[in-house]
Amino acid sequence: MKTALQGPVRVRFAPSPTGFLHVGGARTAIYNDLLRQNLGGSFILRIEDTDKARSDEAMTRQIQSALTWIGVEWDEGPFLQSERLPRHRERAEELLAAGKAYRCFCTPELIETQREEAQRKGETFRYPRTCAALTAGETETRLAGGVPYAVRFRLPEGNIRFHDLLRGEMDFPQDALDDFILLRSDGSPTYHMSVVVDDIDMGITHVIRGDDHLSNTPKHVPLFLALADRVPVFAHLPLILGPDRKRLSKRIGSTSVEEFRNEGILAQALYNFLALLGWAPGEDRELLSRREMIELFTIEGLNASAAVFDREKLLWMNQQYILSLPFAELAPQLAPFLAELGVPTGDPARVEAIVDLYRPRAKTLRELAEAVPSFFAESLPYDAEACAKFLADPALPGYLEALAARFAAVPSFDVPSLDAALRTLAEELEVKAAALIHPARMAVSAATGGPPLFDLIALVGREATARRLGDFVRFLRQARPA
RNA sequence: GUCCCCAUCGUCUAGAGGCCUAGGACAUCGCCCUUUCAAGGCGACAACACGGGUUCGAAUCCCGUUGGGGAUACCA
Repeated sequence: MKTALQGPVRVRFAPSPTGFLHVGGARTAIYNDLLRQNLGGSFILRIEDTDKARSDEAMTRQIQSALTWIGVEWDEGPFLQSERLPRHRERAEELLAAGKAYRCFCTPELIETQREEAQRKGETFRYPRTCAALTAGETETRLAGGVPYAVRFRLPEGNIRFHDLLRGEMDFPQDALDDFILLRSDGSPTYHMSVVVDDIDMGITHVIRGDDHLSNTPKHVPLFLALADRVPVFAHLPLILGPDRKRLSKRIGSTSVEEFRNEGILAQALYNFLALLGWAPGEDRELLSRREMIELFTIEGLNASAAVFDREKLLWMNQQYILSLPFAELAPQLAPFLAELGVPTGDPARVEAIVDLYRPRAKTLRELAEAVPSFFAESLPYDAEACAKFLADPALPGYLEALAARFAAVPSFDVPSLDAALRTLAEELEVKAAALIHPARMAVSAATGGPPLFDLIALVGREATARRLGDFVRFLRQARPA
């Protein structure tokens, strides 16, 4: 039953521009991308902007830039659904002419009353097909009288069956559906009409979309049949859930691609993470490039159950990418964060060295960037509370002055020399190296943790190290309670 | 309410009737490495929702229950 899919395919991603690109949508786009790249064919981007009130042109651009950023490529489009409305109407007229659709003169108010009535009785409301029974003459009279009408699809008899690549054979009882509306009374097509016409005209072979459309598919299937005599292959992806097992919502944190980007998540990491949320490439592999994922991707490998979005794992994966990406690939995505913090651009080699030092210590690009500015700062803010231990030691200022002198005397300001200088002094003073290392770290970086001290000092530089040790000694002498 | 979908560690998952004493990863907790913080290495904890079948044998197949999700618009 599960035959391997053959290419070329024509797939589409069809977001509505009512907000930023959601991670759920991004994942749908990713699976379409993976399938298209794996089998060959075309990825069509279609913006479903027919709800003019909620659609926004800026969002359309946003979505495109988010897709480009994350690494999803489309071959055709973006097509704006709003520009195709006349075509949708035209196809509806054809159905009308063929008797596969009919005019419905019932007012929305009447329908609403009937719906409420049905609800009160605990029944499922289905349009009672009042107008389906209208004679040609009755229809003409109303038309002549200018009575507004909607166009309804005449649902064919029989259960609706279709195959879903993830769920298998689907069978919906006919009475779960009713004669749904194709054209509203203002002549505008409904979503169902638009999607089906567009999918037909664009030659879509595989419809890969969110699970929330599974219940819409029984409407689309007979429409496809009425309009084109041909139905695409469907694959309905499970939804992404929040930690509360509810639909991923804003309360939990970031939900849009844009937000993750601003937090400092790498595009590669987000693509990788989202692709693995519901798909396993096999052999317990988790860190894969887009190339590798394309190679290994199969629709059969997709999971049918909903997945909870695990922020911690995303952060871990992001760190793995930060750790392993060549600097040349990291730099462009890191640059905006550095710029935001006012890091000078004059010495890229030094920035690279600093970044390399902090890679294993940052989960996001933002954290990574935040480590950089202090290397360029004139002076550092020392916190008395964090330095309580150092303040309590009356001998320390003297030691640090001695250390500064040793560092100043080092011929070459590099890690081995600095290391030797400090350890020699510690021996002479008969203290543990750690007794000098910790305060020196505080002096030079205003932090209790961080990269190995000598790497740190070498990058801070001879001049700034001397200055900071001096500053810190002064701070200790001033802040110490008398 | 009705229709539909889903169900393995806390989370993402491997698992296509015997390979399962249920594997990997994140998280958590130990230990190692270490000047600190990370990273890394090693280890521990931890799951087949429940009940019936089918079968010599079931995490895997069937039915039911429960739980979760989705759909029920002249929204998309």
